[in-house]
Amino acid sequence: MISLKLTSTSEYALRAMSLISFLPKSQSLRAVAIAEKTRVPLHYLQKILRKLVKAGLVVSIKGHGGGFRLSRPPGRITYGTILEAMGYEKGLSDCVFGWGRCRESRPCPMHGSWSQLNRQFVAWAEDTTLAHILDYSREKGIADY
Amino acid sequence: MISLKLTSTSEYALRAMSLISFLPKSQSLRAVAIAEKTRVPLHYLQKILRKLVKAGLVVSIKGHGGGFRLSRPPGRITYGTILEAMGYEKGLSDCVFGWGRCRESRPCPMHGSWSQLNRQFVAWAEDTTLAHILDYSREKGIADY
DNA sequence: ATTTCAATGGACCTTTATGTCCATAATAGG
DNA sequence: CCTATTATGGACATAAAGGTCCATTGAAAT
Repeated sequence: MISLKLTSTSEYALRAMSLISFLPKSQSLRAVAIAEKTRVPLHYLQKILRKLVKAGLVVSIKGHGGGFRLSRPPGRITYGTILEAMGYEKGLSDCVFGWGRCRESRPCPMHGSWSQLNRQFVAWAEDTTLAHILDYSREKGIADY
Repeated sequence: MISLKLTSTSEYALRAMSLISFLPKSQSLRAVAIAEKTRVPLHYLQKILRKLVKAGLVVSIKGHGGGFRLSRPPGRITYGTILEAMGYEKGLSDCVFGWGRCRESRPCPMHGSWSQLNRQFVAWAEDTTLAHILDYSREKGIADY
């Protein structure tokens, strides 16, 4: 059975951000704890967290009692922002055929089917936020990831 | 702007199959010609074509006047089949969190949003065939890729 | 039959993604 | 002011994806 697959890095980032979004206001979580809960390799997770910090999605606190927390309310962090922080936009062609100009006016043979799927992906990435996870979890009785 | 991205290999395969599907019945096209038209690196394309042959999606004819043609009508070749021939199902988890058991009954925090997107992808892969490309192209006045 | 053409298979290389490690820097708490 | 603690940065290692090359095989045309 075929299924959509993101890069490991992106998946890891989504997992980590999900977990962090469950934290009570102004509480932080250490990288080690995040790695354990999300089952992401610790040392690699550290790299990912650094990217998230650089992208301004999470804030890091050093020293005793430190860790990571969201930089802004979960409702203002979209999946797309997280993917972008992982460098997801690399292949910026929105045309499978690699045509520089692939528009409604001069479409490639796959334009119709592809752009339809792509629109759904973009909508998912831009409209869904971490708040969605919290709402969904509350609804389903999932307390803390 | 974020956009959905397949692996290069998969994109190349889709391009090649599209082009081949434009061929008149029982006519074939050489790898070199396919490479030129699709702008896929020749030697890499050859590898991809071999996979497509092995998967039974195209038929190869050796020697003078040889090349590649579809093994069955375009309406019976889905995008999903092509992706699978490229080994796309590798990461067979349909759960971003990597949960072995991620079902409606015991969902991960992202299950709601993710499975919705995934369903759209699966529908695209399984319901769209190469015939769609031909119909679309005829409609748009694209004659031959 | 011979020649020429085109796919095949596999070896090999390069780049990117993934993953590991550790020495350093910063900070909170005692 | 120490000290334990935690993030940071970069070096390094391994795996996977992407890409190249060519000697071999099979078939078609003359």
